[in-house]
Amino acid sequence: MAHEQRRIRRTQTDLRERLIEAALIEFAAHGFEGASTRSIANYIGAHQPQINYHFDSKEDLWKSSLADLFDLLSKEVGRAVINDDVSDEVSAEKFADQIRAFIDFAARHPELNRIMVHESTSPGPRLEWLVENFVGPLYTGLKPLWERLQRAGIAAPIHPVLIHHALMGATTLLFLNAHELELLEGIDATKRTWIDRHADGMIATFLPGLRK
Amino acid sequence: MAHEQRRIRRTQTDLRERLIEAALIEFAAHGFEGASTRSIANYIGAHQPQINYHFDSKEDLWKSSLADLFDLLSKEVGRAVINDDVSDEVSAEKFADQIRAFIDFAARHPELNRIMVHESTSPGPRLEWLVENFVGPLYTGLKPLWERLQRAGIAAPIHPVLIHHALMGATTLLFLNAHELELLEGIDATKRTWIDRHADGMIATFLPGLRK
DNA sequence: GTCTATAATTAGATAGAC
DNA sequence: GTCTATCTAATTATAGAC
Repeated sequence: MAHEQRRIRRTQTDLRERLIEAALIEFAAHGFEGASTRSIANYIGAHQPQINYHFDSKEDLWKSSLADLFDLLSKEVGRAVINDDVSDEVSAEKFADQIRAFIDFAARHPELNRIMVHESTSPGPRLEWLVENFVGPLYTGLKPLWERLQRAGIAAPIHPVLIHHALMGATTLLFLNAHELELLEGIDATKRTWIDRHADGMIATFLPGLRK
Repeated sequence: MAHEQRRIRRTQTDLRERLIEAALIEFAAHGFEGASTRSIANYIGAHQPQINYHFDSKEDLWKSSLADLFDLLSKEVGRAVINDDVSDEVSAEKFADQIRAFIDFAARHPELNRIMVHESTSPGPRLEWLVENFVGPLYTGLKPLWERLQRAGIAAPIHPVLIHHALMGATTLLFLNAHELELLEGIDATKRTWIDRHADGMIATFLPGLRK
């Protein structure tokens, strides 16, 4: 009886986040319009109307899923910002660590960048919501730090307005297109070895003035 | 009468390629599953069944559209390959020109990279078709050239297996996400000034050993 | 070749029994 | 909270008149 209750309560409280996990995978694979609420529910053995019970709408499910994932990102990586208390060298080292952590995150959660590119291909309320709540702060934080690292002779000669997309593209397309590399080389880019190689290359290329 | 016939013939022969132009825009904006054949036909003032008259299916329309666009790409940019008759320096300069031409193409035809990322987020027959026919040859051509330029001390320290996605991501995400930058900075990245700045930065960053 | 009508399927959301 | 049944709307593809 106690066991039965515990099992039921666990299922009830967990269903919302299990739906979110499934939603991230389906939205990442097929985009918002291409992913069906039926397939999301089926993914975890639930029924389609349960989505409309736990969320207001498909769009509410999508927003809840992305808020969760961006929260996880900021916990694991943080945001690139200027710290005036430390030298340019130390700032660059901290930034390099963040690039490494971000690449690691992108490899383990390819859903984030996949959903981002699905949405960014056309204007609309979902893209505006993403930019306003999550992309904007990241973009705004990076620009002055990059300018400082350029003045210090550490950062590559990329315009501060363009560095966000150049760096994001260079670091994440590999994992976003992991299925493609699998077909091309039979390689799993999310293996530790390739993640580390990729991070080494990106840091050396974008921060060529960083001391080894 | 002659005018009438000419008008009709023009419409007939042009409709197929006008449908392809509309299809590229709609597939790029919403993905294969998210784009509807109705909206594609409406885009040029045609009716939905005309697509099934001029093409076998939605998938046939998609393939025809991408074959057209990749043909245009190879005409304008070509493919990065080793030429043993010229020095490392000259090879690097030619490769830099190709990067510049590719960035220009990506800015003027964002549909290509948008469709690529839509498809690469999940395995399937369309991705396999793209890799087999178009991405594979580009990937295979770049790798040995990159190795040569690294031995010559010109190319950045990025692993040859990873350079394709690093370079593609760095160069194209800016235009793929042009709507995002528009929201972030109010900037049109497809303006000549930004295209050139971007190309300068990418060449200097990925080929730091290239003489100015 | 074009265009109307429609067939066959699937989508997100809701009602109501349990 | 769950699950079956169902509603309305939208999808790709086809039939057939012109």
